Amino acid sequence: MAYTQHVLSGRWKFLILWFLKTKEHRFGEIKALLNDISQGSLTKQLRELEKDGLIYRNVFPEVPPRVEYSLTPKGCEFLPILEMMESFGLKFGKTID
Amino acid sequence: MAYTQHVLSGRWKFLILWFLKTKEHRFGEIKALLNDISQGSLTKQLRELEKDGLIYRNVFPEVPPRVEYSLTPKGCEFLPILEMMESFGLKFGKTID
DNA sequence: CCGTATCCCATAGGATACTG
DNA sequence: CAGTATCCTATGGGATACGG
Repeated sequence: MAYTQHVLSGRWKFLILWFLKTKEHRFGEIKALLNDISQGSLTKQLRELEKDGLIYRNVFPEVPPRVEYSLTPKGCEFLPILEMMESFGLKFGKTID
Repeated sequence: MAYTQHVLSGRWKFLILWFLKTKEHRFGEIKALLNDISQGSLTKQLRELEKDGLIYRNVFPEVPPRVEYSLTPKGCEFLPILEMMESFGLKFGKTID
């Protein structure tokens, strides 16, 4: 569990995984979704998720560059947890933001 | 989900809830379990969990004082999530500590 | 477009000392 | 025993500027 906690440490990891739930997304799309994340932070969080094996990073050799992120099988196995957290939030949440 | 994340923010919350899973525990017991948490930090984490309605704080009017912490129904509803995190950790974890 | 490199600051949380 | 009250530091992450 300490491991799971580690893997999710970081302000944006949950939301990123949640966003990749249905389909892959480009860097810019993720950035747009999390509209007050800085570019540097986003890169860092994505690299950590990649390093921990939860997401793939797919670089297309184009100009301008395109990079797509998607869930690995391991990342997919994490989705049920996120779903439970989501419904817990819906049931008890007093809307933080 | 942002709410769920908020509720769990803090280095020790997971472990505290996990420890209270089966039965209530005294302040000192929790402190002993998390053997490198400072007293101040523990108090803070417990107060937050209490404020967020996940645990009860039961003060016994004795000398020396005895305080027991236990899960609320809401806290219990959180257990399945912890269990999934635990098994995810067991499956993929590369033992952090 | 998707980064990397710096700098800079707020905050979580540890250490320590003291009380009812 | 189970707290408070201070102080202090490490680190996460934002802002900004630049690069392939």
